[in-house]
Amino acid sequence: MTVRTKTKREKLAEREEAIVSAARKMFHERGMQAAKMADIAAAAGVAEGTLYLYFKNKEALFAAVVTRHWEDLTEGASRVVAEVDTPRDQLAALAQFTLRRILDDWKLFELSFVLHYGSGDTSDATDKRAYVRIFDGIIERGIDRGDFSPEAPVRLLRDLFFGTMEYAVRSMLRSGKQDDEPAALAMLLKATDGVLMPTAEPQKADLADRLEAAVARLEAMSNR
Amino acid sequence: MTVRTKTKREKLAEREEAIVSAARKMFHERGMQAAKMADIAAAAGVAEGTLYLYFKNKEALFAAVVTRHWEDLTEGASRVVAEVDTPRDQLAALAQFTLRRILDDWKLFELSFVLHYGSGDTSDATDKRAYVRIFDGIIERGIDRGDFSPEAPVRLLRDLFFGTMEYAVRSMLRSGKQDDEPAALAMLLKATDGVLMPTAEPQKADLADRLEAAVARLEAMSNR
Amino acid sequence: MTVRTKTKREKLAEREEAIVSAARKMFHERGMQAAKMADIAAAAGVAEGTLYLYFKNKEALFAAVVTRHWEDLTEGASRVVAEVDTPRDQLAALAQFTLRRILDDWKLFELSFVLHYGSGDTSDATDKRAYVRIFDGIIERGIDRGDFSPEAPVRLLRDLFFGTMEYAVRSMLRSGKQDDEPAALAMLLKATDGVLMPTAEPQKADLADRLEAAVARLEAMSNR
Amino acid sequence: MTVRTKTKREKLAEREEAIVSAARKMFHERGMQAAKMADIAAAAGVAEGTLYLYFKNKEALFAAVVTRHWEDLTEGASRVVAEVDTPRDQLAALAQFTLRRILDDWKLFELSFVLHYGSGDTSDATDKRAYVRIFDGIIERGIDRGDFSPEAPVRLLRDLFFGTMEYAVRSMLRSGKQDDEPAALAMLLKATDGVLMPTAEPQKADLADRLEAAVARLEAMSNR
DNA sequence: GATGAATGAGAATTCATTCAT
DNA sequence: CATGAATGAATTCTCATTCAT
Repeated sequence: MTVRTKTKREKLAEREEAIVSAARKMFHERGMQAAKMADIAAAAGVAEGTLYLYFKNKEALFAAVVTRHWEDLTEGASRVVAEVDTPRDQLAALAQFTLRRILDDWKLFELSFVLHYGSGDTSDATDKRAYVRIFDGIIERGIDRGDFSPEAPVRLLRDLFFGTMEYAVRSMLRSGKQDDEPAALAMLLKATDGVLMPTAEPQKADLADRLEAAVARLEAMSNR
Repeated sequence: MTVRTKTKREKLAEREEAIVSAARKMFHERGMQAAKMADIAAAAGVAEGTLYLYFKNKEALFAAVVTRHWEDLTEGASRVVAEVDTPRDQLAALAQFTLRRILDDWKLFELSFVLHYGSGDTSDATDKRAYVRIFDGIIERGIDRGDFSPEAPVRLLRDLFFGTMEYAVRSMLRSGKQDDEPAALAMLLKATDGVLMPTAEPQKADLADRLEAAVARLEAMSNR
Repeated sequence: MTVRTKTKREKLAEREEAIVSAARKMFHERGMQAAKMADIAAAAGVAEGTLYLYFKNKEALFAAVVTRHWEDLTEGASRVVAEVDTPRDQLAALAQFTLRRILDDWKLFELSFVLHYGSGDTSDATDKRAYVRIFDGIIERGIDRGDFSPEAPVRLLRDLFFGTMEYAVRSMLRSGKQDDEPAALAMLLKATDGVLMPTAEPQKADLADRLEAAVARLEAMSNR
Repeated sequence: MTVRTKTKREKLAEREEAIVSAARKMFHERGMQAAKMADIAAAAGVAEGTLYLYFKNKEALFAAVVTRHWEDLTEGASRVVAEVDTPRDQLAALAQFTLRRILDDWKLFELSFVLHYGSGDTSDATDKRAYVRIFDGIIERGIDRGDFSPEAPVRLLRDLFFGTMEYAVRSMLRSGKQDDEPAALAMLLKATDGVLMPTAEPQKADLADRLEAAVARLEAMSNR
C-alpha cells in the first residue's frame, strides 16, 4: 500500500517533470510564442488537457520552466563555489560558472525576462533569489573574513556582477565573438575588486587596526 | 507650389510622428503584445489601414518606436556629455543621464529587448550603435589625454557600464527603491575606475594581501 | 467498448458529413467566394475552429465538396449504365444522366473548375478520373463487341462527349431553355456515332455527286 | 480646335487601351484575384484613381479585358474563314483557329469564365455572340448551298463545336500533350459531319431524288 | 480629368482553454 | 486522473474604392 502510494506520487512527479522538460525543449526550439501547448503535450506524451491538470495555464508552465532553470543554476553554482576557498576565488568561480551558463542557456534567461514582461508579477525575483543569495553569501563571508571592505554595497554589487555578465553575453551573441569570455571575466573581477577592496588609504588603516588587534590578542594570550 | 509641397511633406511627417507617438503611448500603457493596431490607429487619429501605409507591419512600427527612442537618447546624452570637460566627468554625466532615462523609460528598453527576441535581425544593434559610440568616444578621449589606461578594454567596459545600469534599474524597479540611484552611480564609477585607471595600487594591495596573510597566521596561532 | 468506439467514429463521420454538406449548401447559395467559413460553421452547427479540425483550410473544404460530388456522380452513373445492355444504349444512358446532373448541379461543376484555377494541383483530375473511366469502359466494351470502330480515339471522344454536354448546359442556362435537352442528347449521340461507327454510305453519295456533275456538264455542252 | 479635340479623344482612347492592356498582362501574370488594382495602375502608368475614371470597378475592368479578347478572336476568325471557300473548309479553318487560340490564351478563357462566376450577368454571352455568329454564318451558308442538311440543329452544333474544343484544351493542358491537336480537329470535324451531313436513310431517299432529277434532265436534253 | 493618400470593412485562421466522456 | 475534440474570441493585414486637392 505504501509502495503503491509512493509509486503514484512518483508517477505524478515524473509526469510533471516530463511536461516541464518538454516545455523547456519546445521553448528552446521555437521560443515561447511559437511553442504551442499542443506540441508540448505531444512531446511530453500526454494529452493537451493534462497540461492543465499540472499547470494553471501556459504562463504558469513556463514559469515552472524558469523556476527549474534557476534551481539548476543555484545547485550548480553552489557546487562550483564550494570547491574553492577564498571569497575572491569563489567570486571568480561563480562568475565563470554564471557567464558560461548564461551563454549556454541564453534563451532561458530571455524567457525569464519575457515571461514577466507585462504581467507585473515578482515571481522572477523569487526564482532568482536563491541564486543571488550565493553571491551575497560570498560577499558577506569575504567581509567577515576581512577580505572585502565592510562598506561593500552588496546589493549594488549584484547589479554590477550579474548586469555586466548578462550584457556581455548579449554583446557576445550579437557580435558572434565568444572568445572574449576570459577577458570579460578578468575585467569583471577587476571591477569588483575596485569596489570590494579597501582602497589605498582605508586599507592601510584597516590593516593597521587588524594588526594591532592581533597583537592585542597575542598579548592577552601571553598574559594568561 | 513650393509651399504646397512643403505642406504636403510636413503632413506626412506629422502623421508618421502621430503614429509613432501613439504607438509609443499605447505600448507604455499596455505593453507590446496588448497594444492592438486598432488602438494605435485610434490613438493616432487615423484609420487602421493608414498604419500600414507608413509601416509594413506591427513589428516595423514598434521598431520605429525603438529607433526613435535611441535617437532621443543619443541626442540627450550628447548634450549632457558636452556640458562637462574631463572624460571622467563625462562618464559620470553619461552614467547619470543613462540611469535616469532607463528608469523613466524602462518599458522602452524592454521593448527594444523583446522586439528582437525571436526575429533574428540586427537592427537593435544599429539603433544602439550611435548611443554606445558616445561612451566609446569618452573612453577614447580619456585614453588619448592620458586619463585612462591605454589598455582599457573599451568593448568590455561597455558591458560593464550599460549592463550594470540596466540591471540596477531592474533591481530598483523590482524592489521599489529608487533612492539607491546616487549610490549605484558612485559604485559604477568606482568600478570603471578600477578598470580604467592606471594600476599602481594593486601592488600595494598585494602587499596588503601578504600582510594580511601574515596576520591571519598570527591570528590562527593566537586562536589556538 | 466496441460500441463506444463505433459511436465515436460515427460522430466524427457525421460531423464531417455535416460540414461538407453545409459547405456544399453555402456554396450553392452564395458561390465559393461569398461563402464565408463563419456561415458554413453556423450552417453545420459547429464552431468556426472545428472546421479547421476537419479541413486544413477553406480550399481543402471545398475540394472535399468537389470530391464528394464526383463520387456521387460516379456512383449514380455506374448504376444507370448497369441497367442497360448494349454499349450504344449505355452511352445514351450515361449522356442523359450526365446532362441532367450537370444541369442540376452546375454550380458544383463550376466550383470544381474554379477551385483548381490558380492552384496548380491535379486533384481535379483524380476526382474526375473514376467518372471518366465509366465512359472509357463503355467505349472499350463496344469496340470489343464490334459495335464500335476499333480505330475510335477514346481520349478524344471523351472531350467530345463531356465537352459538348458541359457547354450545352452553359448554353441552356444562359438562354434559359432547358427543353433542348433531348435534342441535345440526340445530337450528341449522332455525333459520337459519326466518329464511332464504321463509315460505308458516303460512297453512295459520291456516286450521285458524280452523276449530277456529269449531267451538269452535258447540259452545259448542249446549251452552247 | 478640331485637331485638339481629336487629340484629346485619342489620348482618352490610348489611356483606356493602356489600362486594359496592363490589366490583361497583370491577369496573365498573376490571375485575377492576385492582380491588384494598384499593380495595374502602375503597369498602365496611371494613378489608381484614374482606373475608376475609365472603369466602374475591378470587375468592369476585367470584363473589358474579356470583351477585347473576344473582339480579337472574332476579327482573327473572320479573316481565317474568309480565306477559304466551302463551308466545310471554313468550319475546319475556324476549328483550327479556335483550338489554337484557346490553347494560347487559355487563361483568358478561364477569366471569362471565372468573371461571370457568381455574378449572374450575361455580358459573357454578349462578348461571345459575335464570335459565335461566325460559326452560325458558316452553317447557314452551308445549308443554303446544300452542303449541310437543312435540319442541322445550329444551336446544338455550337455546343458540340466549342464545347469539344474547350474541353479538349483542358485535357491537353492537364495531360501536357498538345500533340493531339490535329487528331482532335479531325475527330471534331468528323463528328460535325455526322450531324451536318444527310444521314444514311434520308441519304438514300435523297440519292434517289437526285438520280431521278439527273435522269429527268437527261430526258429533257434528249427531247430538245 | 488626374492624382494617390486615406479609408475601413472584411475574413481566415490560430490556439489556449474547457469539459463531457 | 486523463483525454482530446470542440470552442470561439481575438487580431492582423489587405486592397478595392473614394475624394480632397
